[in-house]
Amino acid sequence: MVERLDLTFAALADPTRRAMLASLALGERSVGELAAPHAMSFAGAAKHVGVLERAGLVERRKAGRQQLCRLKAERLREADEWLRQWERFWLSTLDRLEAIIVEDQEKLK
Amino acid sequence: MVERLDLTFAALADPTRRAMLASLALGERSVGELAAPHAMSFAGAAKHVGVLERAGLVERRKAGRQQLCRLKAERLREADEWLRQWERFWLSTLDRLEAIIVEDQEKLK
DNA sequence: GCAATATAAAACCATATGGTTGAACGACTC
DNA sequence: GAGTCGTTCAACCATATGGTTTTATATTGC
Repeated sequence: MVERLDLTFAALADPTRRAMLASLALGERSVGELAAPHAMSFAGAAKHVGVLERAGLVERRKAGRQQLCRLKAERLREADEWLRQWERFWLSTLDRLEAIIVEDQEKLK
Repeated sequence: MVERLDLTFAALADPTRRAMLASLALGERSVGELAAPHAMSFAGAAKHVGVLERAGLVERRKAGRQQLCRLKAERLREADEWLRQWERFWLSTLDRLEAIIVEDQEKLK
């Protein structure tokens, strides 16, 4: 699971790959469709698809001469679960912030 | 914000750094305290602290000859918000799984 | 069978990353 | 003032990453 988180977070640390995931959120996409919007060679974009696949975020199936990809959310859920460990920290920070704002408003009265 | 997510996810893609964050969840830690548990040189571990700081996940303050670090959760919250976009995907996957399980149980009756 | 399409695969390049060691520096202790 | 502690910084190394171009391989349509 540790290595899985490594791969997941590393895969998410690139805007091209996050955009590909956003596209896959709308439905299945071929490798070509995933690559098209990005200002780089097809081979370069296809490498990003490979990274997403090795991280377990995407599944491929052959469809004629195309390769259709679809989102696999399980690893995203794992990453989200890990991140939510810290929820209480940002909540408490917001609470403190709110306290300060309320205090300031009191002073204005 | 795009580059911020890059930095955040990249910082999280390493088990040493995630362990350091877990340690910081318990309270302030000096760089030395953060480094100690890890089987690497002090300088190597200090580099990881630097990565966390540049990603905005950690704040430092000087305290005598020590450098005390504390968790800054805001960027973690941003990353979590981004991940939650996909919540419906893993929820629907779990729903389907549950449907299958219920179906199997029906068959056993 | 031939040409075009969709993709994979290989070789290559520049830069980033994760690690090391060793030197330097400011802050305490004596 | 000397030594030690906590830390930074610089130089270095190996490997990974993000990109390129070129070549190869199925698959489809004519």
